[in-house]
Amino acid sequence: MSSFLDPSSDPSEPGVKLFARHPADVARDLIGMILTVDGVGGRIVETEAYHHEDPASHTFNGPTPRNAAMFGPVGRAYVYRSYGLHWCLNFVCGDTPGSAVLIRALEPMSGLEQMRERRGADAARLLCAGPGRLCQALAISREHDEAPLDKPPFALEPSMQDWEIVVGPRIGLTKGVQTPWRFGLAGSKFLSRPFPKA
DNA sequence: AGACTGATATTCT
DNA sequence: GAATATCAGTCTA
Repeated sequence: MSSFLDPSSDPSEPGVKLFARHPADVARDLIGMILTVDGVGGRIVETEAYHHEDPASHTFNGPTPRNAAMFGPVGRAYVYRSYGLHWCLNFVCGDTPGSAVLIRALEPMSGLEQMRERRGADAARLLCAGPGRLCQALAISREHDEAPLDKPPFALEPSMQDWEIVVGPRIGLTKGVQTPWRFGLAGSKFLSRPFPKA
């Protein structure tokens, strides 16, 4: 069992120690961790937090069929379709129901050839730079919705390193723009977009 | 480089 | 009918 899991927690509800906190704290701590799906993945370099009381969150207006996973146990995936065609991967978390962290970009580390097959012959920096690209490269879709993140095909490993983290406004929103809940690995070449200057 | 456009699921008005 | 936690393609410069 991974060290970030609370050994006393119910194994059917994974990741309580990491995920049962405010989504902004979880989003920050996920930067630098290694995510793989069936062995394909890499280092998380960009995340965004969404909270139940945040107007930009899918859960702001309460439960719907789509967002059901976000009202379920923490430590599971929330996968939704974006603009009708892309998939987006979130980690359900929070100290109250209805929060999640959007995984926006990875630094590819393993399974590069599979990523290229799934996406086309992209340069490495474009394989997982953005939530839609990331899901295509890792073959994530509706079937992963509500799947536990500590069991196959998912694997999430903590990093012992101390990263420098950059913070900024979230991308693509019209509501809640001013809430600075986008987090990134400073200096990474694999971000979906650069962070605005301080 | 930046601006515009098409694709189109799900939710909300 | 309109908006959206997006991306790729195609213009214009």
